[in-house]
Amino acid sequence: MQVNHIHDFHLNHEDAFLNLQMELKSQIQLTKSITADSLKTCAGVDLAYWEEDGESVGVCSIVVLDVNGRNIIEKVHSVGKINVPYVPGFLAFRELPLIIEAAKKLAAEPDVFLFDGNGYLHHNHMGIATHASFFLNKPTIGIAKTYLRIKQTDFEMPDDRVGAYTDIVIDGEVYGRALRTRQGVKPVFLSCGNFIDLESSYQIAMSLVNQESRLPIPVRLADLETHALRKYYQENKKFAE
DNA sequence: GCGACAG
DNA sequence: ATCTTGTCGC
Repeated sequence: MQVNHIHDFHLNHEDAFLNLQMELKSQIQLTKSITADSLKTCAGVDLAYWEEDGESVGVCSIVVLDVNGRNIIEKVHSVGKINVPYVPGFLAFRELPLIIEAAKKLAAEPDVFLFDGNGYLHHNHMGIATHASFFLNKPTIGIAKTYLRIKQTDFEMPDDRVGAYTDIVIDGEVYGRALRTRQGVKPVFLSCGNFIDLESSYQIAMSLVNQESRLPIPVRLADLETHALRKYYQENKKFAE
């Protein structure tokens, strides 16, 4: 059932999706337009899923945080049916519709968006963080919890010290970093989304980690929020379409 | 047939 | 991502 669905997806959309990725890839700008110092507000983006009446439903949460005060400035979310299956390398096509819908509701204009997933660390340098930047028109950063192996290149485990990292170099190019955000905890995989450079992404990500998670606070809060929202919608059994 | 596989 | 109990540690 699910397998056939994914097969149909491949037949009908993968070529078109690849073409779009290559088109956008040529517009990536890893320039230093923002640094940890100039950062005022940042947003975390994440999604959660569940089944309702035999269909996949998802909820996207965007949490905007005041970096200095560590306070939540704004929270928005979107809910809707999910039609695109998850296919490694094409996560953005599955999650972007709800992300864009939620972003439209934002009153604040975050200086940077942090994503649960890769950015430049991707087969075509077009992970969800990078892809989303073209719709948000803001700097983005990718933070993945597990490693996406590209061209059979494994990552080198960083030292077990907070802030320690190893660059992920593929064919002589730095795609991202295996980053130890907390001691004694598995590393996360950091990469530029767009409109930002890796060093700034690193500084910003590290400045947003506390004792509660290996993930930067904005992403962690968005993650918690999606779970709370899912619980709410499942209990009330209906969401606005 | 087997392994890979962001979320 | 999601399905799930207990369990180790700050």
